[in-house]
Parts: sequence; C-alpha cells; structure tokens
Amino acid sequence: MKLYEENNLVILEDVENFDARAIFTCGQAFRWYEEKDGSFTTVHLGRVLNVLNEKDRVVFKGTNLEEFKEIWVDYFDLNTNYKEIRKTLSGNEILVNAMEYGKGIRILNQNHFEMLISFIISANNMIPRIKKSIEVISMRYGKFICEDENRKYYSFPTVEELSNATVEDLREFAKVGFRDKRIFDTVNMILNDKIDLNSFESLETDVLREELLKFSGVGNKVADCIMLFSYKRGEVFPVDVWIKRVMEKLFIKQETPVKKIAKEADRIFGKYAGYAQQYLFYYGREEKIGK
DNA sequence: CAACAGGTCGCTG
DNA sequence: CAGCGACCTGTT
Repeated sequence: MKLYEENNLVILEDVENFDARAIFTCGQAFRWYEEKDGSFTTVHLGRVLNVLNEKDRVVFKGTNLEEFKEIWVDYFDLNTNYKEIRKTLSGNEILVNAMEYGKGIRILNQNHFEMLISFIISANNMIPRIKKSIEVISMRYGKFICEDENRKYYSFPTVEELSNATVEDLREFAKVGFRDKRIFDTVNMILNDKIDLNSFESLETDVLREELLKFSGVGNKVADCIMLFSYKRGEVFPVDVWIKRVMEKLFIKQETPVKKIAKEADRIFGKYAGYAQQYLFYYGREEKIGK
C-alpha cells in the first residue's frame, strides 16, 4: 500500500482490495452519494470526502495526507489485511465465489452514536428510506459543513444535538415511523445515564452486546451491526432476511431459525464471520439469492 | 389496493 | 422464554 499527496488529492496505490462501490453499497453505510463520474462522496466526523476508483489507484478529494492518516485510514480499515482474511476463509468453496464477487469490500469503522441511531432506523426498513431519514436528521440537528455544486453537507448530530428532537419531529420530518420513540428513548438514556459509547470499546464482545441490547430499538441484529461496523468486532454475524436466505440456500439447505443461523455461521466462518457476512450479503443481494 | 421491505417490542402461554 | 401479531412509510 502506497499513500501520497498530489495536487491537493490523496492517492492510494498498490491496494488490492478497495472497491468504493462495494464498500458503500454492501449495507454497512448510509451516508454516501454516488456522483455522475462514478465516484462516491461520504460524510464522516464532520468531514466530506470524495472517493474515486481508477484503474490501479484510489483518489481521495477533500482531505490531505496528514488528516487521511489521522481519520480515514482507520475509517477505511486500511490497516487490516483483507487478502489474508480471504485466504483464511477460502477453505469454503461457496464463500470463495462470494469473495471473488465482492473482493473490494472493506468493513468501515464508523462513529458509534451514528451507527446506533442509523441501525435503530434500519429495523424493518429499506435502504433508500433509511438514507433519507438520516439525511433529514443530519440537516435538522447536525452542523452545516460545506456546500458544493451537488448538495449541502451536514454532520450527523451529537447526542446533545439530537436530544433537541422531539418524538413528533422525528416522525413528521425524518419519517422514521414507529422508530421515533425508540430513537428518543435511546438518546435520553445516553444523556440521563451519562453513557459514554467510547468506553464500550474495551468491553468483551458478549458484554458489549448486552450493553447495546439495553437501548430501545436495539435487538440482536441491530446490536451485531453496530458491533461490526463501529466496534471492530469482525467475529459477529448479523442475521437479516437476506443473510438468512443466503445461508439457507447455499449452506444449510433448509429453513432455519435466525438464532441457529448465527450459530452455524460462527461454526463455519469462525473469527472472520463478520467479513464473510459482508461478502455473502453483497453477493446475495446483487444476485437475489433465495428470492 | 394488498403486499412487502435490512426487526423489535410487548403480550401470551 | 419461545411464539406471534402489530407496526410507519413508500413503492410495486
């Protein structure tokens, strides 16, 4: 991996596993925009970044080398060796297909609070609507960052900022539906109990899950997503309807309850189950496996 | 117009 | 504690 700055752009070369489309559309992130030139623009920690895949390199616009190393290397999980992970997982023939299909996927390390709220919204919901709700929430309660020819950008609100939202506002403007009270209760629980989501980083995975399950709107699937996309728990295997279908169709070969699917995944994929989940999700949804 | 979509909650037995 | 219906919203 080679990283350097040139003409106000940060360039990444010699990275074999980086496909912006796969990264942003594999279901882990909601704050990205696909641009006309095929690049993707994303917002993270109050910063706006444009990412363009070229033939043999990735071009980042809107940052500099120093900030890139400080913020974006961790965000894009660039210190993780995906080739090695894929090699470890390659004992499974079915998974090899999916991995080849989505070999440019990387698991982003996103903000804890943003993931908590985003995945509460994701419950029984669809990606376009989830994105819209998060956009409205950022616009109304976050801070204005900047503006370009395409749109205005706002940061995802802090806990304090989002505590300005009433249940009614969340429903009326953000269109979160019955998740309005869950968001409101979760925000107020963090505030009232003075919960520090950063302090969760050091918890063991099972303890972390227990803590996350205490929030309103957080069940097993949502907790697993938060752990995988924000707490670097590569061993967890979130089971949604898509993954359920993929696992039933390709691996277990019969209808199986969600709880047993997670167990099976742990048995088959081990400590890299979360990475396997991302490859399978992307593959399964693109190819409509089981539908 | 009914069904459905990236689950969770709350109520039963 | 497993099972099951209800649930916003917007699209098909």
